[in-house]
Amino acid sequence: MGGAFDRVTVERERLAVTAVKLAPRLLGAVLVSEIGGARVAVRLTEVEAYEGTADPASHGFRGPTPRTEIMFGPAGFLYCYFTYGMHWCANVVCGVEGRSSAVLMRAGEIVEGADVVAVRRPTAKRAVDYARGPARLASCLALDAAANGLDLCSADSPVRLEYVPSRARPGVRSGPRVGISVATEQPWRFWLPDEPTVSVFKAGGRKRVPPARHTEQP
DNA sequence: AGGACGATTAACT
DNA sequence: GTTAATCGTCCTC
Repeated sequence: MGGAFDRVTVERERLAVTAVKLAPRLLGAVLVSEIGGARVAVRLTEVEAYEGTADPASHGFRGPTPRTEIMFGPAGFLYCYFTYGMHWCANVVCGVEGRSSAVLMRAGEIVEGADVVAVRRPTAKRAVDYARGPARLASCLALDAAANGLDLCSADSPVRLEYVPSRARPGVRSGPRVGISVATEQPWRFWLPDEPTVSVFKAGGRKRVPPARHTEQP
């Protein structure tokens, strides 16, 4: 049907805005995963904007690489990356092609498939901790290398983004991003107030190491 | 070719 | 509060 194509186009257009614009709009939206033979859905409560080539904290800042290639394409695709030798995190690619803007999904509430999530995240003590943190959220939805580049707008896709509004709801909070060591002055972390799934802010992130670059003088 | 460093988490004291 | 785990990526030599 032509209608299905039109709907995908509309959804993708909706995501083709800057990360700072899209990030607060994604709060309350639902990400559905049917990876691994199970259906799990998370309602997003915390996200961060990364403005690609304009943002020193973005993986896309220094231009495309094999890892970040998907970020430089059109909006509405999933960017998954591996970090700290053990975790996966997931982003919604947004903005215009070539700029590599993306929104990191940091936390959410599991609204479907909690039984499956309990198996995927056996160390969680409470349900609010299931998707509290970006690597935990990715783990809940089984997002890893195989999910990188999947289309979030197509009804046929195993991972879909649903209920994204045109405007951010009132009351959205913002503050510095977590875990970065550059561009820390930008308040590009967004979250919903009074949500127990939102992670506590760890000030400053990783400690700044003194300049390791050292040239010996004769 | 070598090494520093993570958009983190869990398990410690 | 601190720190180990653990490896792909990217920068430097």
